[in-house]
Amino acid sequence: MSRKPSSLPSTPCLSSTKEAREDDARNRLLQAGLEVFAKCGFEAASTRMLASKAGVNLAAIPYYFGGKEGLYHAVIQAITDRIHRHMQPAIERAQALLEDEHASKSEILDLLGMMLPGPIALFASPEARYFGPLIANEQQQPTSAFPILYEGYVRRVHEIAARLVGRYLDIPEDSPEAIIRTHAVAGQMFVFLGARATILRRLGCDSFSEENVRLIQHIVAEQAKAALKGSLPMTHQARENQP
Amino acid sequence: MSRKPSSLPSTPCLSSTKEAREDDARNRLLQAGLEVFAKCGFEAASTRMLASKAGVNLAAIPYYFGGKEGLYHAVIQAITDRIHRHMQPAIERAQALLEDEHASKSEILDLLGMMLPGPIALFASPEARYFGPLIANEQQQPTSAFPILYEGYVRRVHEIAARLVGRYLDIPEDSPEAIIRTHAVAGQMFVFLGARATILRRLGCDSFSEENVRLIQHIVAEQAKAALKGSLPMTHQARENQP
DNA sequence: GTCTATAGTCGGATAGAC
DNA sequence: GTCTATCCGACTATAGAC
Repeated sequence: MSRKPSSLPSTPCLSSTKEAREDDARNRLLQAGLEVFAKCGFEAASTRMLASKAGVNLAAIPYYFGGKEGLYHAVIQAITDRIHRHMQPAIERAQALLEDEHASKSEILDLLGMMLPGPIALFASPEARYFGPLIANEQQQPTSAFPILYEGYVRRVHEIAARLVGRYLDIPEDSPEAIIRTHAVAGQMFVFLGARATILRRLGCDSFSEENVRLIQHIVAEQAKAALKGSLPMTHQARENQP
Repeated sequence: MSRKPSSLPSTPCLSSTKEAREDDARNRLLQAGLEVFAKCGFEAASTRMLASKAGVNLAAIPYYFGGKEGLYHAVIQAITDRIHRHMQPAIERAQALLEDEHASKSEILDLLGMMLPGPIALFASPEARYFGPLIANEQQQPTSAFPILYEGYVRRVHEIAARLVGRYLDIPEDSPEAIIRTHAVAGQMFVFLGARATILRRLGCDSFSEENVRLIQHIVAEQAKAALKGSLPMTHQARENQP
């Protein structure tokens, strides 16, 4: 009763790229780390838990990752890569639009609205069910792994979003106002990740149904656009389709 | 070098009510628990840290609270009481308005807008600088202490807010749509608590200045109202001042 | 009520066989 | 590369003096 991988049922391999396909100890530890660190947090996760969940020997953790912390960093790096890959198309679309001097306000607003359902779908997907706790923990008690997340995708995404907001509202993209407005808008999405326990209890369920996810995507996109549109100076709201 | 309370400088006593005024071991442990659990999380906080930060003996934790977990529960109970007290006036105002059959939509919207700056001020206050991590951790990895928070104020506040949103949008207050819309709106506030590390890095500072807090309060209230107003069916938006 | 001293457990990392 | 066995430090809780 020592060799079985016990319980690694559904979740697909995190790094599904070409080369890293083997079901070896290293990958099994990465997957187990994702689950265990998400469920317990870094401190409460013990190397014994990690090894037994992965179905590998305890000594494999220092061997492959230099220790528990090294495994944690590798897990954070893996989810950062995954999210970055998921966001890249939207980032490129936004960059293209921002280079267009003649983009209309309504085009900018629509693009901002379209940037929200993607992350919601990702974070609600089974593949990503462990991302939330890991990200939220790094927000509250940033560790040495926080820069991996921040430089990996957070900074890029927020800067692009703030540029769009700045363009839409005719304010400098790096002003506190643009940054705060962008954050507030993003908060309409983020709260479903960050206040997960409360919303699920309010909805009376244990996890988000597909129907709930669609509803959240629709409502967040709608309200996000409305929030910014309503923040336009009055004179702009009438002629919103001007560049 | 064993008796000094070492570092309990500024933060005022958590339970400033009449009777509990003594600077005794029990209160010092509560305050230290607030700080240490917030900074490290439950698991990483050791009884040695807690006792030395409080300037009391290690054995005082089992003595007064039955153990580390009991101290944690007491800390969560204390912040729940604090937040509940802070929210009570707004809750009562909302209840009064909801009992008024003739309240206009714009009155309801204004009240919703007014419910947001309060919590923002509280969570940004020095007194409450440790609330965020504790609350966020319970959202991500709810422990046996989560019901203390949820039943203590979260449920009440969210139900009231959802009733206001439902009234404003003419949808049932307990429908998924009302619950999700309410959550998304609240997210514009919550994100400043839950994604603290990111927003501070974007703003280029270590903590929120008073000016930032005022800006956040203004923007969140404005965007929250706009988000809901923009979600009204078109036909309503013209005659918004009708009941 | 507060202390010291210690019991008993579990943590992460390592040594060294295979 | 993978295993077993073990070290050693840190943890929480308790016993019992004062």
